[in-house]
Amino acid sequence: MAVHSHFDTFVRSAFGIEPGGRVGVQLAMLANAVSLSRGVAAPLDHAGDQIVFVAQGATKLSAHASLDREQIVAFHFGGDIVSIPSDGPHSYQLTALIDSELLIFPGREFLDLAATDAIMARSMLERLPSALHRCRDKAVALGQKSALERLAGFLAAMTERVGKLIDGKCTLDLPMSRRDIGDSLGLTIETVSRQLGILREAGLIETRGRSRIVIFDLATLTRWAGHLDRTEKISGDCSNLISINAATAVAD
Amino acid sequence: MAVHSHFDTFVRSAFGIEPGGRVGVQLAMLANAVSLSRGVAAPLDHAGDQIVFVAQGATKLSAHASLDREQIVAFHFGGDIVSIPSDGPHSYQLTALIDSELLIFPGREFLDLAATDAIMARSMLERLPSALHRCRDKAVALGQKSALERLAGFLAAMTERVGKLIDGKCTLDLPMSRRDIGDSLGLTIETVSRQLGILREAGLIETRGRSRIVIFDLATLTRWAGHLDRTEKISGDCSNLISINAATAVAD
DNA sequence: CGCTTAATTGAGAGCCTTCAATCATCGTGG
DNA sequence: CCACGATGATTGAAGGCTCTCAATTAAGCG
Repeated sequence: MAVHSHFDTFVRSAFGIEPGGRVGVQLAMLANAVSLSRGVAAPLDHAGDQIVFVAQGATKLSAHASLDREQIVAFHFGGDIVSIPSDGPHSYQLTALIDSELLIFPGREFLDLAATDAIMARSMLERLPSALHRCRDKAVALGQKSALERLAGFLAAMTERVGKLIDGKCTLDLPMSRRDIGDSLGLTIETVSRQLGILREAGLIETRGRSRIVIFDLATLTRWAGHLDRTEKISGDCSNLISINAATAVAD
Repeated sequence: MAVHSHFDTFVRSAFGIEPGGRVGVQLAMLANAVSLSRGVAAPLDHAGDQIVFVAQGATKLSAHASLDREQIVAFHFGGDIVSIPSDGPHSYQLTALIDSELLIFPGREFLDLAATDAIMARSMLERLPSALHRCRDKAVALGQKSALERLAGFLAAMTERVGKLIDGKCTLDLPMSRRDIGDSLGLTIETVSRQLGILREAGLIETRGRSRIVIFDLATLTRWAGHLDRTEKISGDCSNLISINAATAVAD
């Protein structure tokens, strides 16, 4: 059964817990396994917070300030855990960027259970601050940075998440559209396109088709992101990033 | 001793734990009690994440994108717990807005300990998602909203946090300067001042001196914040907000 | 009461958005 | 396999919102 296979990998990979144990069994009772096709929003119970495990695929968590204003708050990939607010001032939804497999949990029950198990609790207490800190870095970008800095930062971050070496070149196959990128950075698609053009003409990147981007100069890209100067730390290539990817299964 | 008095109120009020128990004793060993005067930044160990309990006072958590670009990521008041990132792309610091009392913990050890105690774990698993969701709402504001909407939203949020009834009027005594407000909303002080003027001329608020703001029409203010339409839920006065304040000791 | 600092107000500039048109990409059907 | 159509992306011109720079006013403290 597909439910159990994803569920088992979930409890094992995310928490290092055996599915057959007390916590594993109780978690299984809470889980709602869902397959989402590209572009489809997850069926969420907006009465309370939800916790979602992205077993496979890629998703975006977006908030709607009004019907025509969407802010993407985070992207997620396989192995990530997402905490979704019940609708407060904004309405949130989780949408699949590519076909994805999800496990949806009611937030309160999930956390009640997590608190009773030291391993699971520690894991969540690791992931949630990470998600928070990412969100803060995003807030800094949205509040203080120029369009070019935001896009450079976005590409640098994506390189760490989904960067691959193809033909010896650091390559991104982005699952999200220009609109998604714009909605994530608080920019219009036109501005995203223009800034990409600037990076392209500067020789930092190359775009191939709609979704592929080749990173030529990650060090400069990171410097252009407007971060505090720690450029000596950046390696400059992405040959070692694949190994990092596996380790950073961070919530949000 | 001041250390113990704050510490005791901390473990009791924040977690409902007895200071004398196992967890209480271990927490006490990790705690670093600090008194901060207005304007002073907390002494943080930037080698790792930190968890800070704001026992008393008011603080701002700010990130520096560059030397002259500061983004305030959150404000905190007595009873709040703050999670502070070790410096990644941005350098974070926690600064007292008024004289404040803090308990500073090393993040890893604090969370290690929290995971072993169900009550403490549950408390943190309640607070961290709340902080995350607040940060997301902030990201929506920074990414999608106009200056006027941001300021209206800020005032509405502050009303829930520090709103008091004075002479029968809903009143805010803001501990932060216009610069702080601007740094929090991604705006300049001039823009903050201008938008305040608009709200004033619209009859929604009144400013008295530098720090006092009287809220005349919270319902309209909330509507102007550009949130999705749920105005029927907003009470319109702030007579019941003081009781809410006590209940929402949320991290960040 | 005077001084220092913060806040307000005004004018001009810049960055991003909006509106519009063209081009490219990719899935589909012949 | 190629042509075609639809959608997404790019490029250009004009406008708007916020920022910058500058001057004035107000507030709070000694």
